[in-house]
Amino acid sequence: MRLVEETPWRHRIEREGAMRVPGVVFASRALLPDGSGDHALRQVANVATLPGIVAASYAMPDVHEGYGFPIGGVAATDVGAGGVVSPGGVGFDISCGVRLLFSPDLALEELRPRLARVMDALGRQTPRGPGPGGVWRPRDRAELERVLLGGARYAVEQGHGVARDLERCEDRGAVGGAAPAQVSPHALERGIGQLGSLGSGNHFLEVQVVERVYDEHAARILGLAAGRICVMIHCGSRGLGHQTCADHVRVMDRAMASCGISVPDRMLACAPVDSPAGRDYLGAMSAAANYGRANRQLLAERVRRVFAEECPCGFDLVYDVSHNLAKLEEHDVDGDRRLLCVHRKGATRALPPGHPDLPAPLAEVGQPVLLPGTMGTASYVLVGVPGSPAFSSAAHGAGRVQSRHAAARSIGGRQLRTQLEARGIAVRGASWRGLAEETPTAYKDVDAVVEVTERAGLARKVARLLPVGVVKG
DNA sequence: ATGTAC
Repeated sequence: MRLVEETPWRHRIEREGAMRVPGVVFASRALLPDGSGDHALRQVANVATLPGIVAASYAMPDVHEGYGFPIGGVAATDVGAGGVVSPGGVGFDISCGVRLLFSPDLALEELRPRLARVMDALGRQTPRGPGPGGVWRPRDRAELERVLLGGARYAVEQGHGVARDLERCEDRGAVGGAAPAQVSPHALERGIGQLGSLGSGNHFLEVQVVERVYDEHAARILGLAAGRICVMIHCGSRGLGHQTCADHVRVMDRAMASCGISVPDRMLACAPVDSPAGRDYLGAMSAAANYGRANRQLLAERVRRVFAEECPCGFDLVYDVSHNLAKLEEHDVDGDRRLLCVHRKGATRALPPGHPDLPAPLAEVGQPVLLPGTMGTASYVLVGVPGSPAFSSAAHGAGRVQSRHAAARSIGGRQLRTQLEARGIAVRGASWRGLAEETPTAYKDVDAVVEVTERAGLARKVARLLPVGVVKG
């Protein structure tokens, strides 16, 4: 594999073998995965072999190894030219994403004296960890299917939120084309008892303070101001999304040969978008995505209730965005308008200012990009920029550099909590082991990731947020 | 990511 440094923020993997397009990695040398133990760059090259892929197989600055596709990968296929959709290009946690709430009323100094009580209440009232439990259980199978069709919109219709929330949700709260019938009974069983829960792994709910604003005008439009409190929620579609991915990977793995498709890695199982298996997956994926959207809406409502009880103040939704999804979008390809299936796995959509899919208030500044760091480091709010490469996409987080196993070997959960609390960050975990696996040292430097994101022209900074308290999944 | 396993 030949890697060429095009600029200090962009590397190219030369086309070779079965690759249909080159690989393009938006990373500085320091942020490139180190080939030993991390096969992310090999995965970028593997993705470049997919039928119908256009332009390049892209990787964001936070790229690291994933299942088949790298996490931090973006790949678009031409639907009209036999382009494929691959569940591995979305990931197991379908529509995993980030939601940011902002309180215009609450400054850090007002929260500080009540922080321990607020964190205790958030800890008690946020279902998390593996297994069942959620803030709201659908009455029956039929109501779960309404969640799969309506996403955050259905949650709001049921009284869990306000209409304005939906203006600040990607897709206004629900992805179109959801086909609950393509979600297996097994996936539905797993999902019915987990709606409104964080899950585990890198999922969290964090109380943050706006430490710095880079663009006052954009911050004002997004509804952010320095010194005030935010709550960031990172979670996905739990067992329902996971089961949906597994079900459709299996179907596609079996169907590939009969479609005449061969891929260098079984985990890249795929089918043409315009085929029964492709359509079935996209319908199931959209349904699971709406479960994820409803999940974040319900958790946000729980946050509002906890604050109303413990530290009265209101929270407005800044934005809710997925970073694990495939979308059918129109883009210019070699001067032609084409319908593409854009896979973003651990990558955030980052629409530029003026894009027709943005609600009016946001059209002026571009789509918010929510980029969480780690428990002990900053998170960022960015916005999309004109002329962005990679089909208007940006990084989604800091990006792992250490395996969960290695992270847990490096520090104990109790010790990590003590360290964070000494720095004024309240911690409410789910398990000591899970906490240790998420130690900030297991991740890339989020400030460097954001710097490269901006230099590479993927998005630009609006605000930097610092952690005050974290509820870990 | 995940009732960390078909």
